[in-house]
Amino acid sequence: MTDGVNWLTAEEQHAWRSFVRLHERLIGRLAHLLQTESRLSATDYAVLVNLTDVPDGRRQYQDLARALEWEKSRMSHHITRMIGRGLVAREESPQDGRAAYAVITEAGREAIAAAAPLHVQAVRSLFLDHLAPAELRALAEISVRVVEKLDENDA
Amino acid sequence: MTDGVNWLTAEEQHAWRSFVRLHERLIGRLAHLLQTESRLSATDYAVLVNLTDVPDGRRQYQDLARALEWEKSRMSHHITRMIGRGLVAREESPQDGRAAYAVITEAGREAIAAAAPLHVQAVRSLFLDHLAPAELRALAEISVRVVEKLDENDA
DNA sequence: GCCGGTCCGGTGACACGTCAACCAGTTCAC
DNA sequence: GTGAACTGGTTGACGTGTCACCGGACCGGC
Repeated sequence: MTDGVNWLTAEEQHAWRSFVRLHERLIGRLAHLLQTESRLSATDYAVLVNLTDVPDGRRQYQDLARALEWEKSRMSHHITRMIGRGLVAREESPQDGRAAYAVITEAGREAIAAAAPLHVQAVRSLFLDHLAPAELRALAEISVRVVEKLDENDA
Repeated sequence: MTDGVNWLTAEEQHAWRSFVRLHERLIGRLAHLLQTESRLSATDYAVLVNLTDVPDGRRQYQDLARALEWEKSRMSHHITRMIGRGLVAREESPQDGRAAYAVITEAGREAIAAAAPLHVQAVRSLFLDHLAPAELRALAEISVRVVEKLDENDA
């Protein structure tokens, strides 16, 4: 465990750990806020956003899964739970016997309408407000670049 | 849903989403690598690192929990699972009848010795290698600053 | 038509984290 | 000392994500 490995320097380790910690804290806080204030999990929120983005509030499971980069199984489980909470409904396709659609319900629309301002406000006050515009741009650039590398890497 | 809320600009939204996506992907990849190559979850790894940091490989639950910023309940559950996998053992304290200690086992030492080089290499090739030194410093600085703000915020 | 491959989604088992409640040991005021 | 408050850890229920596997629907060549 001591030879031939290019261990992280103190600086690298510090940067890496801080970065990971930031994300954990931030996401944790946001999720907790959303949950307690709006009875929505972060994932519920993400699904509902994707449904309200489209005029009739209806999207195929697989389409949603691609947009959120989720596995189909995860989507199936999660939509099932959201149906239980009354946030969405399930519809089948007359064209393709395999396809399933998720449609946002009235309750779903109300939930996201209530949650969205809180969420945006939290993203601002917990994160964006503490970054200078140049930092934000740099961060976006870095994020995009690294994600691209990750994509190349598994292709 | 359209009035009085300071919605995110396209730039802000892009930065925020890219940032979140980066983390999800990165952490997901690392966890998956660790799991398939070393039979360790990312959390197992974190616990074992904290145990090998100390000379006799023994630390009190609560001590570990503070170091990792975990809830005590999470620590209890997770150590229980790690005991099942033979990575650590549980010991009680003669001094304090409430205290419990986790001690790394030989199998635990072997597991982390095998995993650590892979993990470090992955952090490099998936993340650090794509950042210029100045970017890394900037990222660390931002991370530390925002985490501090989060801390202030819940105090 | 039919048959193999692919696609869409569902299912069950499991690992994980959180929450709330709980219990036993310790501490401290009095 | 005794009782109340606190501390360290455990437990069970629940929501969640992953994995491996299944089953039905579609599509291509023949």
